[in-house]
Amino acid sequence: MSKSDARAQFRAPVGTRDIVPPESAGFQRLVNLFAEHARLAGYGLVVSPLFEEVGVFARGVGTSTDIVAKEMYEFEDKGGRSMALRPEGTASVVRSFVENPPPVLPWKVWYWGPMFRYERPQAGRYRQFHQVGAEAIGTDDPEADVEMIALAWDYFEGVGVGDKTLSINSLGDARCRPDYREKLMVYLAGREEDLCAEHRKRYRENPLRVLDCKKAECVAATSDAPRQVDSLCAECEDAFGRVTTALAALSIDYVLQPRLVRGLDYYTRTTFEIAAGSLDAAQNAIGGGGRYDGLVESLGGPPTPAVGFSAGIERVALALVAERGTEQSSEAPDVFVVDLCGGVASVLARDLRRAGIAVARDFGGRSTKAQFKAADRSGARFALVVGPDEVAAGTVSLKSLREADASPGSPRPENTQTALPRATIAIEMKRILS
RNA sequence: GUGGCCGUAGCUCAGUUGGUUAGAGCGCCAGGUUGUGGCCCUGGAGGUCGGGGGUUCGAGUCCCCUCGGUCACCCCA
Repeated sequence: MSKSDARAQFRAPVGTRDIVPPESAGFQRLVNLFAEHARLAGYGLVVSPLFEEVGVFARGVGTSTDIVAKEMYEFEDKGGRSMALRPEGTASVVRSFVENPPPVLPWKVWYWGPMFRYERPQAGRYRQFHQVGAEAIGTDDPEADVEMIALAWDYFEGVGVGDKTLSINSLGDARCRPDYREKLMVYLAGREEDLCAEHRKRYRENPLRVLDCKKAECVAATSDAPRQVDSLCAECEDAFGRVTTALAALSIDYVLQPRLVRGLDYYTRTTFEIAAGSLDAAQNAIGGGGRYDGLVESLGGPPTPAVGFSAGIERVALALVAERGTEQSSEAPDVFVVDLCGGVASVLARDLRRAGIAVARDFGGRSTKAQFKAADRSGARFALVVGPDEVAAGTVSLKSLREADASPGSPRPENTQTALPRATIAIEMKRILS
C-alpha cells in the first residue's frame, strides 16, 4: 500500500480536523483544567447526547437565529424522527434538566464535547468544534451570574490567556425587553435609509441584531440609538447593578458593551462575552454566556431561571498559540527502555508501568544506535539499558538523557551509566524520578 | 450561501518565454561506531506535480471544470 493511495481515498470532512499528538495534549489539558475549575465551583459533569430532536434546538435556541435557521446538521433517523446534531450545549442540558428534575436547586453542571454547525470554515471556525461549558439552573440570584463569569474568567486565567476582555450587557427581561424593542424599532424606522442594505430590509425581524452589525453604516446609524441598559425595569436594573458591583469586588475588569446582543434568542438580563486580544482574526470570542430565564419553560419545564457559559476549546488554543507560541508536549515518558538482547523490554516495561512510571520502548529489534536515537527523541529523562551483560549480572543500566552540556553541536560526552539491581528497579526508579 | 488567494516528497518550499530522467533544506531509515542519543560524514527510501479534461510535437508550467486548503463576508466558540 502506498501512502498516496491511502491519502487519496478519504479525508476528514470539510470543516473538521483530527487533533493528534502532540497538539492533542494541549486540547486535553484545556478540558481537564475546566473540569478542575468546575469541580472547585461545585459543578458536576453532565454527559448528554450529541444529537437531539430538532425541536430541542428550534424551540430552545430559536428559529430566527442563524444557528438554527441555516447552520444545523439535520437528518431523519431510520424511525422517521427529525434529529439534529447539537449546535450548542445549553439546549441539551436544559432538556436533560426538564426530563430528569433534580431534587435540589440550583442544578449546577458542566459539560464538554463537540458541537456542530454547518458553516464555511475559516480561521477559528469549524463545522465540528469543541466546547466546555457550565450551567446553573434554578436560581435568579445575580450572584450566580457573577459566579459564572468568575468561573469563565478564572478558567481563562488558569489556562494562560493573559490578553482578554470581558464585555457585559443586560438584555432585560420579559417585562422590559418588549418596551425597549419597540423604542429601538421606532428609532431604526426613522433612520431606515442609513442602515446597511441587509438590515434595511430585515431590521423589523430582530431589531436588536442591527446593534451587532459591523457594517459602517449600521454602526454610524445606531451610534446614539437607545440602549437597553437605559431602559431596564427596576428589577433588571437592580440585578445588573448587583452583577457589576460584585465584579468590581472580585477585581474582574469589564467593559459595558450595550451592543452585545449575541445570536441566541434565549438570553435575558446578563449576557457576557470574553474576547482574546491576541486573536486579530474575525473570530476572537473565546467564550460567552448569560442568563436564560425563559428557556426551561419553553422546553416544557416549570418557570425556572438559569445562567450559563461556554468556551470554544479551539479558539482558546489559538489564543494561547498567538500569545505565547506553540507549547511543547508534556507527554514525554519518564524512561525509555533500550533492549539489546531482544525480548526483555516487554517484561521490564511492564514492571515499571505497574509502578506508575511512564515507559517508552522501541520495536523491531533495531540497532543500539537506533534505539538510543529513539530514546532521545522521545524526550525521556532516562534510558534503562538491558543487554546480555546486565542480564548476566542481574542489573539494569541507568543513563541520563539530559546531560547538562547537551547543547546542540556539542560532541558526544563520556557515557556515564549506573548499574541498578534488576529486582528492585521499579522502586528505585520511583525514588529517582520523584 | 457569496467572494479573494493557494494546491510540487512526511514538513517548508524552488522549478527560467512550455523542452530530456522534477530538485533543495529539514525530517525519516541505514551505515560510519559488531553495547550507546544529540554534533559530523556517507548512502538510501519517499512524488500518479490535488483530480479530470483540453491546447501542443511536447504541460509541474497555458485554458476549462472539479475537489481540497486558506482568508474574508454573514454569524458565532
